[in-house]
Amino acid sequence: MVKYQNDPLSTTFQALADPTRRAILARLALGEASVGELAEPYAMSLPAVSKHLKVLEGAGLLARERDGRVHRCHLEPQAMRAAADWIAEYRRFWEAQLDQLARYLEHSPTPLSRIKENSDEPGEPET
Amino acid sequence: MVKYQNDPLSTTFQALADPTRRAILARLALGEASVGELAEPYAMSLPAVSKHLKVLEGAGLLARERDGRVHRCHLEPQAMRAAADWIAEYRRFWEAQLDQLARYLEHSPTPLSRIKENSDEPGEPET
DNA sequence: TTGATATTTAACCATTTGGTTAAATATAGG
DNA sequence: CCTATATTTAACCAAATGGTTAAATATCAA
Repeated sequence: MVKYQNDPLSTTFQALADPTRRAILARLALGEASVGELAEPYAMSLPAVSKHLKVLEGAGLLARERDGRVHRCHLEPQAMRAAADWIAEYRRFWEAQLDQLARYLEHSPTPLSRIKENSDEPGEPET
Repeated sequence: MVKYQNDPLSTTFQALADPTRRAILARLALGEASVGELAEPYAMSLPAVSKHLKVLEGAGLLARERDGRVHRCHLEPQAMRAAADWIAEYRRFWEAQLDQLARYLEHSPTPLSRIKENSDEPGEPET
């Protein structure tokens, strides 16, 4: 009865909304790796990592080639591009906004306090 | 006992992983709007939209100024930039990959069939 | 004060998510 | 064939998600 999301872009963003999965992608940007190798850095169980991989695969961000009993995983670039493209549509808008912010900060007599309390968690990049 | 995600980047991607919320952001890129105006295009109830707005606000993608009883919502660019920055780290990698794909397609005698069946849902942009 | 309008809060529900452990499957190598 | 290794599947669980309806809150305006 409830409506759930399964469109490709939602699936991609959903896949990116987990730090473990983002870390796995970061690892794979360095080169392909087996499931065991990908799981090694994490405290969680192998089935948990296996699930993460399936989510990434379902989002089209990762693909694998089976080589005997080892699955070699590698990045699949196209889905990431779709996400990047979506965000890029807003680029001009938010760059203009950030320019305004920068100008405000430069000319304002009381620079930081008002901005700080008005902007919820700026949020800096991560792994 | 279980580990849940609350880091800013995960929160942002999570917020983007819903078509209604992306449509709301798209609407706000055209200019600020009240909650009622934002809710109008959707079949869902007002509380449902209100929840979506709170998610976007919690992700730092949206802010509002209360003007009497009407809340005027507008985009907040910084969180989106953090997400864009994260994806951009992979840009060089997947652009190289896509170049390879393009070259493959150009030189291959059987161009589309193998690619099609190997890449889960390419996924084109959306609202 | 009374009533309409704008929006949120509360309580509820079903599905999804991210994890677990235990068991199954497949392959590699004596 | 037997056993170790690589990985997935199954069954389960608690919390989060996306929706609902009904009630609360706040403001405007007569």
